[in-house]
Amino acid sequence: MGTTQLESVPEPKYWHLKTVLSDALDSEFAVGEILPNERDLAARFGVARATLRQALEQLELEGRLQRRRGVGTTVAPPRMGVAVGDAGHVWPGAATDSWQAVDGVEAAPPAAVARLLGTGAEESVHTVRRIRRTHGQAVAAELLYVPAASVPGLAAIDAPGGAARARAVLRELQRLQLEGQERSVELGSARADDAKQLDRLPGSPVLVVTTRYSAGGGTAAVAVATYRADTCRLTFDGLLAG
Amino acid sequence: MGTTQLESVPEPKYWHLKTVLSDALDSEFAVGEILPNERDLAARFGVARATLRQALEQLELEGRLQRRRGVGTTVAPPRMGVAVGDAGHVWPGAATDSWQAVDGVEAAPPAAVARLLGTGAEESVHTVRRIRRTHGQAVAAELLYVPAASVPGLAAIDAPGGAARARAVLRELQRLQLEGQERSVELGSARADDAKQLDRLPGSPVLVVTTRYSAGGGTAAVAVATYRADTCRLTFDGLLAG
DNA sequence: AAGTGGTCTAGACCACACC
DNA sequence: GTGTGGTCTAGACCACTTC
Repeated sequence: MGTTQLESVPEPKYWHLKTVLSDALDSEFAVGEILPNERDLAARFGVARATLRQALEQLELEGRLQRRRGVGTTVAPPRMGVAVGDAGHVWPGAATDSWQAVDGVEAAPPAAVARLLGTGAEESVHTVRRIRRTHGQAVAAELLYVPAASVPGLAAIDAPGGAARARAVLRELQRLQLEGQERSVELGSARADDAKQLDRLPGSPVLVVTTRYSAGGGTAAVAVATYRADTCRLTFDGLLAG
Repeated sequence: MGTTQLESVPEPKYWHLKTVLSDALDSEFAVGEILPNERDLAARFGVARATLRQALEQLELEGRLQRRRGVGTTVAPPRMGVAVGDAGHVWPGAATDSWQAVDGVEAAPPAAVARLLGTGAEESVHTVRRIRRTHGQAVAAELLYVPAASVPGLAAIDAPGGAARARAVLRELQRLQLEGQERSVELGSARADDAKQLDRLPGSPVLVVTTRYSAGGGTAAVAVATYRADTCRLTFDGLLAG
C-alpha cells in the first residue's frame, strides 16, 4: 500500500518508440521526405539499433514508411486502392484490365492449385505470368493456371512460349461463358521470383488473392495474385446498386 | 572467365532455414505438435537464436506455426476460411451472422472514419464493438460507427451503454434500406485493445476490412473489422450465378 | 570510397504459463 | 521454481546505391 499508481505495465520500448515516430511522421515530415539513418535515430532515442529497427519494421508493415537498402528510409504516401473486385465480372485478360502478360509456359501447377482445378497431381496446365502496374509502379504479380481443356482452340496456335503465348491463352479464355468467381485473400510472404518483379526483398509481406473462375459447370482457371502489402489497399466494388 | 558457375547469390541464413523448417513441417510434424524450443533449435542448426527467430517469424506470418509465450511453438492447422463477402447483402447484426455485440458507446470516431462517414471532425457517433467467433476461437474484432442520423429511433431507447445498447443500435440499423456496400482490405498491426480480444500480442499482423454501408443516398455506417492474419483466409462469395 | 539498410552474433533479462 | 517465447544490447560484417 502507499505506492501511488505509477508503475503500470512495462510497455515494450519498440512499441513506445513506434507511437512516438508515428506522431512525428504526422506532424513533422512530408511524404517522400528522408528520415535520419537508423544509427543516428537509435542514438537519438537512446536504444540499440535492433530495437529501433523493430519499430521501423512495424511502421513499414503499416505502410507508413518505405525502406530501401543503400538509399534510406522515406515517408510513404498513403496506400493506393487497387480494385480486385469484379469490375464487370470478366475473365482475366479483358481489354480493360491493367495487367500485362509477361510469359506463358506449360507446367505442372503447385499441389494446392491442382486441387482447386480438379486436375491430376502431375497434369501440366497453361501457366501465364502477368504483372499489374498502377501509376507506373508494379503492385502485383500473378500466376494464372488454365487447364488445356478450358482452351481447346489453343493447340492450333502453338506459340513457342513467352508473352505471345500468354496472350494467346488469355484470348482463348474470353470465348468461354463466365459463370462465377470465388475469391479469397490471405497474408503471405513474397517468393523470390515475385519479390524481384515487385521490387521488394524476398519474404516481404504480400496479400495473396486466389481466384477460381467457373465455366461450364467446373473450374476453368485459377489465378494466384500477389499484391504488395505495404503499398496496396485492395478494394471490392459496391455489390448492390451503387 | 574460367570460374565455374558456383558462387551464386549468398542466400540469407534465415531464408534457407525457413525452407528447411518448412519442409520438415510438411514431412515430420503433425498439426498441433510442439516443436523443440528456440534455444535448442538454434543450437541444432548452428545459428544464433535471433536468426532462428527470424525464420520462425516468417513461418508464423504464413500461418504455418503458432507461438505462445510461456508455452511453446506448435504446428498450426490450415487457415480457416471466413466469409466477409456479402452473404445476403445484409446489415451487420442480422440474425444469421456470427458476430457478438460486446459494447456500445457514443464517441468521436477516428479522423479517417469521420471522413468516410462525412460527419464533422468532432461529431460523436454510436460506436459498437463486436467480436466474431468461429469454431470457438475469436477471429476478428470490429468497431462499427453509426451516426445518430442513421438511427433516429434510438433516442427513445436510451440504453445506458454496454452490450444492450450495442444491440439496440444494430436493431435500429435493420430498419434502413441497404443500398450497397464498399469494402477494402489492407494489412495492419493489431492495436492493444484488439490484440487483447484476439488473444494476440499488440502489433501482430492483422487484415483490416473496412466496409462502408450506403443507405438513403449517403453513408449510413462504417465498419472497421480486424481479422487475425495468422489464422484467417478471407473469402468472398461467388458473385454471379453460383 | 562513403553511406545506407540487411544480416548475424552471443550474450542478458523480462513476462508468462505450468507445475 | 522451471521452462517457454518476447525484448534488448553492443557490437560486426555484408549488399547495395550513390557520388
